[in-house]
Amino acid sequence: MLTKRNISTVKLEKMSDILKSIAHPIRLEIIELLEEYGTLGVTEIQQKLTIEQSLLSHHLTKMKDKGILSSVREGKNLFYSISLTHIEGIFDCMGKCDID
Amino acid sequence: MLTKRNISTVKLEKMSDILKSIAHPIRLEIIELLEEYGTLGVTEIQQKLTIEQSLLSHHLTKMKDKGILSSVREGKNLFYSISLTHIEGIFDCMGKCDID
DNA sequence: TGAATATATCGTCATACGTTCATACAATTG
DNA sequence: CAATTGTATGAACGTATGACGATATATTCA
Repeated sequence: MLTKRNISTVKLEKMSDILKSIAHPIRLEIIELLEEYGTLGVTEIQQKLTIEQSLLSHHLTKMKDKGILSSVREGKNLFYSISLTHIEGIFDCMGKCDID
Repeated sequence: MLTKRNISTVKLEKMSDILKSIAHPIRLEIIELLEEYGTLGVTEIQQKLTIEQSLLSHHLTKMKDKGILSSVREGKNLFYSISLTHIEGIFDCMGKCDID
């Protein structure tokens, strides 16, 4: 009996929406990369993850749609970065749980 | 360029597995309740959430299978509690992001 | 304008998930 | 042991998700 949070239904839905959007190894890795580098081009991410171009694009687009990432075009290139600030905190949160 | 985490593939998979298991409004609410009360019987949870018995049971079972919850029987009743310690930290984590 | 590069989108398939209903199992009580 | 209460399980259904390949769009450069 620690805390009384009383989180609203709407907020619980938004939370689960965000969690769903990042609950995937590739997406977590993208977030990890963007935390480290701040901003990365699609091609750079692709090289670091060695996954198919269209698959990466899907993951990026979905996270962008959910407001987790944002992108800026510079010429031919699109640069992605984290727009939902502090979402990287998920790594600390998970780290505190005794995973594995 | 804040942190270099270098989280292993295995760990990313485990993390996403856990996130998937909680990324649902009902499940988040169950976790919230169990954080507040420590332990609750199935019937008590059901009354608080006003959802169908079998639906609740499914959610509880799945989170138990993933090691997020655990249960103890006392007579006819089953009491659930959080077994993945610090998972409630997810609420603080989400709270820090500017959701809504 | 045509070719090259960078990225998104579409169609399809397989698989997973959430919900409901019906039923089964467990423990207790009469 | 029959009835009752508490909880889980399994089948069935609709829907969402992830992966892949092919194609489309955007930008630049020759």
